[in-house]
Amino acid sequence: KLDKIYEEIEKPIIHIIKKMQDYGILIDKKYFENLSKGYHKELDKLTDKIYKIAGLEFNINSPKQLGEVLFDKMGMKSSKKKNSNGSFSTKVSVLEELEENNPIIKEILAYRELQKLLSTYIDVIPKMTGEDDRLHAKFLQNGTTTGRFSSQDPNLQNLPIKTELGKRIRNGFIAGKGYKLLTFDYSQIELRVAAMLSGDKKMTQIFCDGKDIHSGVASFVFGVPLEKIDGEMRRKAKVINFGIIYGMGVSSLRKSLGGTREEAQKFYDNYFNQFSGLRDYLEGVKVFAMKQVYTETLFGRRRYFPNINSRIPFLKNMAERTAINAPIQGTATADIIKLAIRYSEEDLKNADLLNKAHLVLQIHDELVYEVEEGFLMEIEKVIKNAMQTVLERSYLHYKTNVPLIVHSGFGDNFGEVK
DNA sequence: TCTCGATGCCAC
DNA sequence: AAACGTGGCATCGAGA
Ligand SMILES: Nc1nc2c(ncn2[C@H]2C[C@H](O)[C@@H](COP(=O)(O)OP(=O)(O)OP(=O)(O)O)O2)c(=O)[nH]1
Ligand SMILES: [Mn+2]
Ligand SMILES: [Mn+2]
Repeated sequence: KLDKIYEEIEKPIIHIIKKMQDYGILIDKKYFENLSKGYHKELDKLTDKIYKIAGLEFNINSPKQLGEVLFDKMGMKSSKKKNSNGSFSTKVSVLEELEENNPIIKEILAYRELQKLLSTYIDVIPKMTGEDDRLHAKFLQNGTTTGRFSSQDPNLQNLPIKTELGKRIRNGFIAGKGYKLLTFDYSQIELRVAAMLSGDKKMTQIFCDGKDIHSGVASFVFGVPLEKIDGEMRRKAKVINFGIIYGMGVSSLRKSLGGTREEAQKFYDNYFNQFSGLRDYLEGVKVFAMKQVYTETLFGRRRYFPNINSRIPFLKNMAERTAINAPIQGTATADIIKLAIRYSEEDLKNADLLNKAHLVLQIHDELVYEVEEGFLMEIEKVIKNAMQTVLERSYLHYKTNVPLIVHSGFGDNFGEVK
């Protein structure tokens, strides 16, 4: 089995990944320079404001100093301290509770966002391009315990998208003249895999009907009709869906839901009552893991859990959560996407399109190509088809009622793909 | 200049 | 507070 995974899934894409890195992705350096100027100016203004309100200058980047200023000098009270070193937590979720308390909080949150964007992306990425203005980041085929890729130097799998200020960074990733960026992302991929592996009747039916669980949960949680679900609401629903499946506690769920503890408990119970097949499957995976000390993906990719029978509750519980996550995450964003990379390449080659489509990014369940404009539609069709048919084409000839759906988009830059 | 753990936050 | 999972990376502060 492991031999098959190597021969059929990993080995055939080694050269494709190498090609992707060598080809790189085109960067609009001028755009980044301008963005940097504007954001730095705003950051300086925020710095002054914060010093003024605090009545003293300090290093805002130091959580230790910030905590002392807010909670000692300014006398704000936070619910919790950190246990070990006794200093205050200053993370966003804590600060947000104090937002109405003092105007400094709003400025600190804005400062944090800009500082993050500038120091991690805007002031780093243009410096790392080659003479061709292309960025040749690394994609590690065995970068994770579940079989996912990782990316580094820089990491191109975590480019901002949630906030407007962050999303603008994606506009600096562009297609060359006469080319477009063409993107493909699997719809609700790990939910679909969860439905397949568990055989849950209701969840399978939802996907057969072409429905969207992320949006459905968002609609329920925010009490608005499906048509009025925006990206932010859907993203929050994602956290809830995957959180529940992978062992989130009720306290944490309550934070995501925004209601009372009782409501959260009810939501949780109701969720697994609706998807009882999923619940039973997850319990079964735990039992399997305790006996075998490993779990495996649809294709037999294994991960071992030495702590699964530990008497230390924290370690055992953590092992259980990782044990139920690995088969689903591994099937979706390792087995499936890697086969998709392989078959897409094969089909492009057979259609004589390989010199007109270049893989430039892999983002877990998403592939981004730079393609010659004139062949856009043709290429889109080939790749989407390859991605959606990987399971039946694979050596497993896997048949399932759960369809794999891919959403595609294209544009002149990564921020404006539609 | 480097390492390290802690803190914090970006994405999927 | 915490105990959805998988990652990478900037910064601080202590220590070489
Ligand atoms: N455990 C966990 N997994 C996540 C989370 N966010 C994303 N993932 C995993 C599961 C997703 O299916 C997979 C791909 O992420 P996407 O952003 O593409 O979401 P998804 O495919 O579910 O929905 P989509 O229809 O593409 O918007 O990555 C998360 O917050 N927790
Ligand atoms: Mn997706
Ligand atoms: Mn995705």
